[in-house]
Amino acid sequence: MTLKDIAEKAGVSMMTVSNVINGKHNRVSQKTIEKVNAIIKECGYVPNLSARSLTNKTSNIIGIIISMDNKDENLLENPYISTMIGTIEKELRINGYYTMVRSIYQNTDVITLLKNWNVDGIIFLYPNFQDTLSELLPSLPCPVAIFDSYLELPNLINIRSDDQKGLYLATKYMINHGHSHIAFVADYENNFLLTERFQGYRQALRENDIPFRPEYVFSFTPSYEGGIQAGKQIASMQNMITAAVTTADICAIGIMEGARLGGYRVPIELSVIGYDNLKLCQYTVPKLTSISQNITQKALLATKFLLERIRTGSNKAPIHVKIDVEIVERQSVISLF
Amino acid sequence: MTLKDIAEKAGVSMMTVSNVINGKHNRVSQKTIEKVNAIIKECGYVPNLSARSLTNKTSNIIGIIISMDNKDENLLENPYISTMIGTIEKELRINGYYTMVRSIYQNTDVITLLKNWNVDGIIFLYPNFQDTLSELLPSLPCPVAIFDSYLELPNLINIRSDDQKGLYLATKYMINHGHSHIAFVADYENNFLLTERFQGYRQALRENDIPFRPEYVFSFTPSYEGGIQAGKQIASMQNMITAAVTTADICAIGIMEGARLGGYRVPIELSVIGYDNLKLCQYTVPKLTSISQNITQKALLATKFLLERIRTGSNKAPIHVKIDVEIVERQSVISLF
DNA sequence: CTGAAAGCGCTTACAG
DNA sequence: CTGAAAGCGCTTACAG
Repeated sequence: MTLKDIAEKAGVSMMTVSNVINGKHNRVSQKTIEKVNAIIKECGYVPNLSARSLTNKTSNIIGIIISMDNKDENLLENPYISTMIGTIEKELRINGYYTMVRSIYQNTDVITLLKNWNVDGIIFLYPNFQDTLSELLPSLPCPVAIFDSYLELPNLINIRSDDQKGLYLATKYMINHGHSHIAFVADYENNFLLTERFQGYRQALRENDIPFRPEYVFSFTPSYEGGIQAGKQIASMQNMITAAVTTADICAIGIMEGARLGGYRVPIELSVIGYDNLKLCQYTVPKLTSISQNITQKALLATKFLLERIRTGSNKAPIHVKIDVEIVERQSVISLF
Repeated sequence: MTLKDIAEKAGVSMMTVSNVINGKHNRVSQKTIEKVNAIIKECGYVPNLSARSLTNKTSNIIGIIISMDNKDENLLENPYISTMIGTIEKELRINGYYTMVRSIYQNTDVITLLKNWNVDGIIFLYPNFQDTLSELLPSLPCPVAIFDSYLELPNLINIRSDDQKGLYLATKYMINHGHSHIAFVADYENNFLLTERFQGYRQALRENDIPFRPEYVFSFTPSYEGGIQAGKQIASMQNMITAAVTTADICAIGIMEGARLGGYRVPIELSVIGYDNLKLCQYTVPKLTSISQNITQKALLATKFLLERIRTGSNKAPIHVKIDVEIVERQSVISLF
């Protein structure tokens, strides 16, 4: 069933059918519109979007790009990533776009995908290749959105949350509950995002006249395993440290586990705050207090800005949005007062 | 940069370039192949897949369909779903296919997607519409894979795991640890999948001469909230029940929480086994013993069978694969001996 | 081994 | 308000 078939049935030209479908109603009489629509409905006609894409040089396909480090990784197991994708897909669909998900190993793969399908826009998730992205970007002919990047590039939609404030809030919360020996867990060096969060930790200490102690920084990857190591090490320090902040919920959970393995009771002897406020937080014992970065809003904003750019064709100024964060209180912090 | 451009640069016809690209090497001389490939590489030429799709009436696009109950749901927050998608995307990419993710509210939306893009195959995730799927299926012109379905339809690739065995193993494990008052938590009625699992529970009881007690069945949705309700109710029964099995990890976690809220210590007073063996299981206290259904293998098999069907064009006999399950021991079950 | 022609299903100017 | 023509970038027979 094609345009041509519909046109023949309706006794009009293909053009007229096309105009009806594309809502160019000023070019067709009301009577014809109704007749054509009836036939379309009757036949269950659906336009072939490959053909449309071929003429329009646009596809209504948005590529969600997941960059990977190693070939065996499944990044969709990461709840942060998958929640994003779910939200983006929904928003795209509502706006008449299609979602192509693609994992890549090198930046140039993106160009291939773009050319292959005339992709209208790209959303990068988990951009491991941020350093090389600055070279790639000028050659991309479509709008691009990215998250949590500190790249200052033209033509880039960048949605991140207030990372410094996030750890500031966490650390401040500990201080307000009487803690002054507060560990920071994350290997923040050489990572803009984590460094920003580290600065929030420093800021809270500074504002409250608590000296910064380098030995309270535990430079492990903010993963479950990294958290366990940090937790064990903290426990081995004989009650010096009473609280720990970190940059990922999963790491906070690891810290609690590591501290327990080291003989601590949690949260009695060690208070912990996570980051991301994943659903996970409510399933742990104690339930994890965490910094919420409103992942849904992040995904939504990126999508909206991207579609706006596609529609208007304006593609120049960088868009940088910083989303507010907040602390979600649960049970993993104890007051020392 | 199109086929035509490449052809002109190489001084051959478009056809020849096409043959080189599509590996029809018996139709082109080695010398021409090399020349054309060099130019393709030099120009960074990538074929336009919309055009190819238009002529071939095939797209190399596979649709991953996520059906939803209500409009505000984000099914990708479900780790079972998102892990599947990640695995499928990877396998498709390796085989030269593209992944289009699409959530739908009614089965007929699938047909639209199919026609829109000449989708080569469909994978249904979380098929809420199983009942209406039997009507839909005959009208789908491409191979279809689905999970956990009990539909016996021709033309359907159905991957599920041994659900009965899953709950049989869980219940047996409880029995082997000295439990005989074992609760089953899930509203299994009118749900083939859950009923199958319920049968496994019954089977284990029967084989061990433990009487089945209807009052040990807690007919709540196997969600976190449902689990909490079941846990509370179990705790209110004054130590009658010493163990609980269920059909989802998240529900098991809820049961532990509910039992605690009801004054129980877990696992001392109540042993619990989950289902799915999500990563989550290792983050709870106690770490959750669970039935593993090898989600990755499920996703992989569905993809492989689907691609095989697409390639061979054979599209008749239903494929039913039942994947084995196993129990993964952690700390949520205590021995009464 | 190579090529000219026709066609996939649509849309965009351009004419009337 | 309506339509005939050309073209998007590719592939499939068909000829040579």
